[in-house]
Amino acid sequence: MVIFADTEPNHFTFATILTSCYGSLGFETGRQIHSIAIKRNYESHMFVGSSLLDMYAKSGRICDAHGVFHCLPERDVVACTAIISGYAQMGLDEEALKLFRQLQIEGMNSNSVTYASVLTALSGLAALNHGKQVHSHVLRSGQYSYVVLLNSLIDMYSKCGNVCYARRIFDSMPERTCISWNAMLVGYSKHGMAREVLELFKLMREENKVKPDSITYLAVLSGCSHGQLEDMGLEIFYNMVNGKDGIEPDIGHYGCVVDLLGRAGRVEEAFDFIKKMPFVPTAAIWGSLLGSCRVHSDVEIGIIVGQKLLELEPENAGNYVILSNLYASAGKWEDMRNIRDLMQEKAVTKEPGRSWVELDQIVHTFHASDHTHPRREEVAKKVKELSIKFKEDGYVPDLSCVLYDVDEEQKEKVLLGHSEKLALAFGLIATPEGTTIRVIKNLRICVDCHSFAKFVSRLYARTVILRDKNRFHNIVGGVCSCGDYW
DNA sequence: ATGCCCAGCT
Repeated sequence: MVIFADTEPNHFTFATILTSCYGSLGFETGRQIHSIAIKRNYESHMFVGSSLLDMYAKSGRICDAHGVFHCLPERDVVACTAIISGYAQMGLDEEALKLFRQLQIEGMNSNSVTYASVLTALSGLAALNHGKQVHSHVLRSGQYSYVVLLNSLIDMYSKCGNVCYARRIFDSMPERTCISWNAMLVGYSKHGMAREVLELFKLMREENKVKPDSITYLAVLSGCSHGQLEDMGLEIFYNMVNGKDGIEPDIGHYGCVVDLLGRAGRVEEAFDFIKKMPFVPTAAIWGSLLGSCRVHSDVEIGIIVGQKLLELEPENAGNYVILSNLYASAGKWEDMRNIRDLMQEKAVTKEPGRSWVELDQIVHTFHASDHTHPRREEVAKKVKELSIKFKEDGYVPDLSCVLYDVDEEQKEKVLLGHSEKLALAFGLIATPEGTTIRVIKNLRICVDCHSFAKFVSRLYARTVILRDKNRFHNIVGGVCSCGDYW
């Protein structure tokens, strides 16, 4: 700001300074510069406009960004890209895609940065068909060998469930950055392909062109965790601790190890590990351990951890539910009732579950007990029909997945309304026999829906690819790639 | 002036 006192800034000065507002100077400074720009009539200059837009987008002020966007006298690639990437970076993937398509119709030119931004949004949506379309645009644009774009494509294909295609792109690259390796490793990790993770990591070190970074290690450790190779994961982690790899583990890597041990049923070891680690454990780390206590029915540690979590994040309803179930399984009914009362008092409702299916470039979204989809009645009828059919074949609804204090019959009704069952049923109705059904869910899938999906795959001979918040479930003939371990 | 990868909990 001092610079402005004695020099006459031009629009380049504004643009340059605005760029550092997100990083070091902060949003308030950015807003002040905006008002100075208005006074000097620089606001409508393309460079200043795009920088302002980006500053607002990166500060999470998407409305302000929109305001600037609409005041621009013309919309060039940079301004369009800045606002699309603003949406994508805030996780507003649907909005980013919508805007991209609209601007395309209006004749926007796209460059490699635009494609990279929209591919990020498509990864989030798991919108494979849109992704393929952008891929073909990229091929026609003449930028198909640009490493940043190829990295985005690897990420998009693997997060859209097509990890083989991601690998094909990876293999075809003339040169790779650390991000290329990381994107591929994360892809394998999310698909539970631990062996491939380790093989690729080995290749990376043998090739020795690119040094692994801290994210590489996160990907490898989480890959071991998802793929049940906990001893390999531990070995890699202790090599980091001993300084063999030149990357010092941060709290994230410690969190991965807690998860690794906990999932493998080594709950007590995980508990000790937390107590000894050189970081103050976060709620997320305790939450991960609590999840393991639930899966492996470790009531004793679970109750200790659950109590800690209630202090750390009293607003999180999930913790109350797990803790009350743990008390119930220990026969401590009064404690259980106390927890339920406390939950009524303090917890806020959790993010609503949502699942979607992409069909002919249209994203069909379902909410729990959906009342909005045009074919909701047909879909609800199908779910009911499926549950009857599956029960004859051994499906037993897992009522412990229901959080409310209601009777059993109602619990089952709630279960059948879960968004992923609706999406699965819709997939069955709306796609030809034998085709793969791809469902994406915004939260983690529950045990009951997981089992339901396995029945769909077996009794209807469908491959079901289900992506939840954390990973992929590739279900063929009633068997899931996660090994029922997630 | 705009861009790629990020564990676990929610």
